[in-house]
Amino acid sequence: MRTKNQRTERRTDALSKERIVEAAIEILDTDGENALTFRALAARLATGSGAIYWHVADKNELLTAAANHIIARTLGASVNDADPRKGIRAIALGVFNVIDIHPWVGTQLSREPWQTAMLQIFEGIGGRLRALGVPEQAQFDAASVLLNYILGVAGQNAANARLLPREVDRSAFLASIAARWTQHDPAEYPFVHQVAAQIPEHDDQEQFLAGINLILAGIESTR
Amino acid sequence: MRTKNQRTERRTDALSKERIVEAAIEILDTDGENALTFRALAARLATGSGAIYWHVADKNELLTAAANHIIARTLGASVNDADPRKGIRAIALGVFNVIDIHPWVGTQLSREPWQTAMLQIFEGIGGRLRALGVPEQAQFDAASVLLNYILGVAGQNAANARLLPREVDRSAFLASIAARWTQHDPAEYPFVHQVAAQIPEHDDQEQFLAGINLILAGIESTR
DNA sequence: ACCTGAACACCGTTCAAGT
DNA sequence: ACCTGAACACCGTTCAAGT
Repeated sequence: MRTKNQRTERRTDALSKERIVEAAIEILDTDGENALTFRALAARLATGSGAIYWHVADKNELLTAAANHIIARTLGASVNDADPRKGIRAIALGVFNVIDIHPWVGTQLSREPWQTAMLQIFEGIGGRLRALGVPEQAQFDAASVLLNYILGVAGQNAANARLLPREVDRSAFLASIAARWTQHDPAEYPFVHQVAAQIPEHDDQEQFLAGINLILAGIESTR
Repeated sequence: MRTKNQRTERRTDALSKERIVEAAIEILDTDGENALTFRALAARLATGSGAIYWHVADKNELLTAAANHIIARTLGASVNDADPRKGIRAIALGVFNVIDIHPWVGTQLSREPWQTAMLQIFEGIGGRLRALGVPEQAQFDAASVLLNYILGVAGQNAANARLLPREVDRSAFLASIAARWTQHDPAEYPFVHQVAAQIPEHDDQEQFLAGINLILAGIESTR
């Protein structure tokens, strides 16, 4: 068990990219995206800030590696379902839930295109579309919609997490969003007003899955 | 016609939020997201950096106002089509194209949830879903999928624009992406390898619209 | 009321110097 | 080969002082 003091003492074991990424993830999870600085990271690793650059090119590489680590772990744990529809839902839900726990992953996914994490999601979806019977020429488009929808939700949830102070509870947060929606002119925004009433009792995860199901229905309808 | 010298001369007309937002948009469009600093903005407006804070609370408000301005202008110009499907496609394509020209708008849309720009897109889509005959309880989910898909693509395109150096042409960029995809193990990423071949000749806008059509098909199939 | 610009409290990144 | 930490070149934001 690591004591509190050890952190400020001289480190005895060697630095490595893995240990740096691990420490970065801890900071991101505990104190949020803004708390990850090279100074804070160096302090936690009991080293100089310049030492980190021996193992990691820059902050971008660090964030990419951290996100890849989380996503790889998540997708590795997802059950290999025989039903491709269930498999796609499991992948999507896995990404959704992991971003609920690590919101900064959502930010990173929508900021850095074509990183390994994204390709893993893409591959997981694409392989199952073939099993679903989607013709080969249609698979690229179909996998793209699903991926981009997942990335869109990921980005929004990450942004919400940045906005939501930790002490405010969820229902108060939803109520404040609904209130902001209804501030707009009802004549100009009738749909927004109609839907604002549904915000407080709506379930993010359910709505996310409803979206996945709608897209899957669309993919299957044009088969 | 504004001469080059006038910019560094003492400004004679008063500052205003509109003029600041306008100048910010010019900087974002010309020199990219990273070039927008309060110092650069102050220099362009021939004032002190502190003066901007009299009209704008902080950088976030500035970026939100800039994105709102661009989106409002785009959606205002979109034709009010009688066919709700065409209307939704026109809104989606309008947002897609405006982000192609102003990539920073994509970044802003995926960073800042529930800003006016997003609600405008949401309202435009939602109103047409009703016209499409989507039952009221299903409209919230349906509008959400479409919006989140649009936001996902917006974020990715903005990220690509940040990555793409201006001198590199599009086909070379696509080839480099395809090359990065095929670097991964084909046994582990069969789908990615299969699809990589389609990247060079694929059309972003067509694929985006194909996604919109798939989602619309899904929405209509569950009616 | 509005503007000026120096000052403050940060950043990411580099690099001479150490072991 | 790897680490240290001061230094550099920036940021956003504040605020006393001006008009």
